[in-house]
Amino acid sequence: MRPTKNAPAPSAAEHKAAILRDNRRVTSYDVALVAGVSQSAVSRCFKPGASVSKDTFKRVMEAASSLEYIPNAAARSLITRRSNMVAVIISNAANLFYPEALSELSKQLARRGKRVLLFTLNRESELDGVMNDVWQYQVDGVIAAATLSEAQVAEFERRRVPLVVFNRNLRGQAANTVACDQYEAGRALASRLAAAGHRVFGIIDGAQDNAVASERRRGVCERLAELMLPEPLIVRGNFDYTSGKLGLREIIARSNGRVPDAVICGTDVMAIGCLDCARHELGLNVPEQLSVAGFDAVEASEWLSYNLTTLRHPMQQMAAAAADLLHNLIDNPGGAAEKRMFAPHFIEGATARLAPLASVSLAA
Amino acid sequence: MRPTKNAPAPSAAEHKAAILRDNRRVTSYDVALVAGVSQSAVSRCFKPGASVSKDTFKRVMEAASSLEYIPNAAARSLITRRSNMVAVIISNAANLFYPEALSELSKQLARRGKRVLLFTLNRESELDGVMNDVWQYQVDGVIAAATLSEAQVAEFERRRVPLVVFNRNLRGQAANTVACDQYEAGRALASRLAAAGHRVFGIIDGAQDNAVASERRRGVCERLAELMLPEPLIVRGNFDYTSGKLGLREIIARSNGRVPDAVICGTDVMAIGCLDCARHELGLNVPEQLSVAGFDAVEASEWLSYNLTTLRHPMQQMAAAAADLLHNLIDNPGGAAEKRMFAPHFIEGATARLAPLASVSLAA
DNA sequence: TTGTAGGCGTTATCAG
DNA sequence: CTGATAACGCCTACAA
Repeated sequence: MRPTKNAPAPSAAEHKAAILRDNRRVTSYDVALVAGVSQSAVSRCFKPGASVSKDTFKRVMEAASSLEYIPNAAARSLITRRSNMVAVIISNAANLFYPEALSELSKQLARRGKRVLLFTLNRESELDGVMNDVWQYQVDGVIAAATLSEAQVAEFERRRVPLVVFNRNLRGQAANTVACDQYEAGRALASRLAAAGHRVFGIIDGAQDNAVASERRRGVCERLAELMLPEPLIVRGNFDYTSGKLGLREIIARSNGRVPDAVICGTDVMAIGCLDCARHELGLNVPEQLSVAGFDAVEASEWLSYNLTTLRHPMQQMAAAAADLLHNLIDNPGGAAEKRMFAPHFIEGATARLAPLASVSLAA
Repeated sequence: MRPTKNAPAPSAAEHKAAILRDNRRVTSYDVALVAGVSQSAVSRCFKPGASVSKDTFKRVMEAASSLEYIPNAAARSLITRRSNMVAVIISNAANLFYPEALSELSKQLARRGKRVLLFTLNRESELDGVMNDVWQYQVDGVIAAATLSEAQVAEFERRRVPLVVFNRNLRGQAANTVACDQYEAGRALASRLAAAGHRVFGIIDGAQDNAVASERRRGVCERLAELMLPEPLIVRGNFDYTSGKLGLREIIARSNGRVPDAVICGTDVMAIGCLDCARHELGLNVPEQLSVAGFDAVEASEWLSYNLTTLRHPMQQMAAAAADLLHNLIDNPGGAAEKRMFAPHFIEGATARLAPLASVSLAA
């Protein structure tokens, strides 16, 4: 089906009819035929900054638009080794809690000419299976909001696929990273609450295998230990509202009915559940009788009904940083791993008592 | 770089080293060379249901795994005309409000062997530009959560790219559709509230060009008109919490300080903003002094602090239906357009008075 | 069952 | 600036 040298250039319309009849796709050869130039000339016209004469360019573009020709990215990527696709690996849970992460990543990457190929995980343990899929698609790079093993990171290196680990700090691993220091966030929150005189703490932890929540818990616990405060009672949650509600009930039940001074929840959504349970089910005054705090500063945490004490996780900045970092890695592979860490920002809110009790300050 | 016929089969290890040195990718030729078979034999081993002998299969798989060979999807798609990618076009706003849509679409499509290539819109008017990108990637189909013009739908047909319009009912257009009847939802809500004796309505509408919100508004308004109730006061919102708060203030201000009987908000998030404003800023009792209702039944609408009167939008079922419909269209193109419409489900909640006032019922 | 050979649609190289 | 020609990595008749 290559254009015959000696045949006259057909009109765009009749050539298009022929293509339709043969059930073919419109290719650069078709455009070349109609425009009366070589196929390579067509190719050059679609490459920014290539050297083509004004006249050729015009004829090619006319032919292309009348045939509705669009270059085939699969064919292009075969030879350029650039697919202009970036894989984003994220758990469904994370996407539900931080939809702005994916939105922002997509927006930032699109700005850099890359599209997001989405790989969602039901559990992080599915990561291995998903990685095998990722390789097939010849993505230019990967942003993974998941906890990778050393072996997994090593495979990225072997395959020379640029990787940015997002929202996870892989301890001791030399992987490019954009994250927020969750451990410090935990410590900061514990410090503030302890300074206000809270002594008996409960923690509603995240799901079992989640690294973000466990870093936060670790930060809280280590800081409390440093301050010689009693060990907090930890119950497991699974990030959702209901587990926040149930978590508070469990903490109280396991404390023989005593309400702790403060409950720290692994995420805002659980904190909101905890708060609603305290106020609406148990009739507790927050923060007078119980302080409740979370992490993330999701939108709902600012709503008037909650006004939650929490730590902001600068998701949008992080997404922008990840897109930027990955983009650099793609253009400029190799080099030492870069870690861009963001500091969490404390939001006072109104669900935790942050000043020492009057009786305590009188002692000064 | 094709394997030389007469050369002895190299060991996997040394061949791999050679590949690494040349900075090439591992191809099926490499596997063939190590396994001592032809390239086509390798190809067949990776095609389910092809005819290969047990022995060949084993040798190929061994060679493949020791070389860490993975087929190149771009090359495959070039010849099979299947990329196993599906484009999902969704506005950032929609993704932020209904993250479960994208999560569920991704999950359902993955189950069918397709991956989501994500195209996010900042405004629906960007659709045209994005479509041009979509064509390049040779996706097998498109799920578009956007309002398409007739010309745009026509282009899908011309290019023979299967299209499912998601969460939009394109009136009078023969496009495959999965949606929830927003107009009916509006009517249903208006009916319930009117039956309970509400007479003075305010509406906080969605953003200007949004079809979902305007269908809802149309449903409400037409039903109120049928019931001979006064025309509602409509103010514009932009879907977020703040615009719900401001919307209520604007309604009251434009009513010379009078609070309406009920405010219907285009989405739950705005309804929550409206509710918080009513309770916490204006000190109104809801639903005694004011009824507030929304649409969607997002997660937060169920939280104890809100317990919103709303209409459930079965997002997950819709996503599953869209994935299913698109998958069928890909395997089986052509045919009449199919519309799968879902009925909204009324959620009573506690923010709207749904029974007639006692004094009114006495009149009977 | 296996190998040969041609093609998918593009970009890159290199003479003219 | 332009046009041949050779890749890119794989699939698929077709012949053996």
